Amino acid sequence: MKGSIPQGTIDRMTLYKRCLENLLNEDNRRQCITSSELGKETRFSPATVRRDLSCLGQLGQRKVGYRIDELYDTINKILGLDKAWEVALVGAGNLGKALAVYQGFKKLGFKVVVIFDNDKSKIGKSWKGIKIRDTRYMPEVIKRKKIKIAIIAVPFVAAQKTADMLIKSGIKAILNLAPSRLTVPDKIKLRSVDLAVKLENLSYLLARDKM
Amino acid sequence: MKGSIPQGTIDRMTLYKRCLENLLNEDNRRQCITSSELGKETRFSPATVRRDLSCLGQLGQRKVGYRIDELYDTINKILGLDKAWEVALVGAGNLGKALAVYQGFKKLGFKVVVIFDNDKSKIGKSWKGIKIRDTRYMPEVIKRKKIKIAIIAVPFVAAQKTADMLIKSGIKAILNLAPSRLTVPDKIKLRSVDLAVKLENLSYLLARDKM
DNA sequence: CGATGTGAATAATTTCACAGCG
DNA sequence: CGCTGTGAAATTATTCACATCG
Repeated sequence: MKGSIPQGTIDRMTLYKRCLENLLNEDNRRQCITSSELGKETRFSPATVRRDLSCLGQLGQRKVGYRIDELYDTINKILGLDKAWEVALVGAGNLGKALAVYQGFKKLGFKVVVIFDNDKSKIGKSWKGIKIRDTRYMPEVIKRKKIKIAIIAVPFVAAQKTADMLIKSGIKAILNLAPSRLTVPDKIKLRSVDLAVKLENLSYLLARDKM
Repeated sequence: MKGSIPQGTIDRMTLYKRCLENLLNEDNRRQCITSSELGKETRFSPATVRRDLSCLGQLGQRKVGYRIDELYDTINKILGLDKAWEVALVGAGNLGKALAVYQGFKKLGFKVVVIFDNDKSKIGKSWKGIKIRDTRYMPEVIKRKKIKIAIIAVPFVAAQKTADMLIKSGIKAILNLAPSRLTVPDKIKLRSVDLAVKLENLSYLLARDKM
């Protein structure tokens, strides 16, 4: 057990958990899994798996491995998934719609409870029972519902302004999907997904190989 | 100039480029930019910027900085963006639609030229002039058009099968948006975006802070 | 002078390899 | 014995600090 958990370890926890979940749902359920088996499944080295899991305390049984149910519960707890999170989504464009109607997040414990947009033609409508509201009500709704997590799915030019407004409204964590590096106070948790970076990574690798 | 360029540097190149592009489009265009200025703009340290840019060769002018146009061109070339890439998109769900109609990729030089799906009700339609075709024609179309890059936007359960088929069809690089760790041959370039990982990162950070 | 480019120091992460234990 | 847990080594990335040069 270390002081603080490395970023990479946290990322992998999600993948371990996903794998364990599958095992728990299998009919002829096994009790335990070894670091090698979990590693083979997730494509990480057994050493990495053990080092990662050691951050959770001493869960492993020598000669046997890790109890699947116990490991699953512990990871869930570490990841803050022992309770459900209400999420605000900003941006009711095509990407926003894809995220709003996607059922996968709810299963993980993230429930989009409100969508904000400025587009008058969308305000008032609902997607999968989630109301699209005027952005002007953001502070009120987020404060009232005590929402901590928001997803930004607005166009590039509106991203920083949206982040500022979310933070003023009391949001503590932001997942940014706009291709824009946001400036936020240190205490705000921020994770970004920049598809352009990923695509240009691929073109770099392809171009490099040609040489 | 180093042997091979670190992953982080490549990621940042996209962000430097984006910033330079803005500068080039400004009315009263400046000639040069220093590592500190570029760092302030992109929120990286001047040292990181210089170390990154040194991978491109010796482009800087002491006392002056880097010529914006030259730097921009050089980064573009390194990232393989001196030519346009045709992209195949697999999955015509909500996420697929969001990506297909998004105009940002085209500006970067990535043009979605075909969409594949199995859904009979979608096949034959077009989004923004891009035809949705039956997945069964994937090998033929990808080979004929010599497409090298594909984006996977299919449900979890179909992701690996889709990747296998893409690779058999001759695809060299994959951007995977499904929450599934794909197994691909070493020579295939793979980048993944796993939104669940990002969201669970945020819940981890929020839960940890509470403690 | 004032900026780059880089060797060296530092920090972070991954991997190795093996002691220790049920 | 066969696995975990972990020091130590190796690797990778970042930051510092300064010699260098236009």
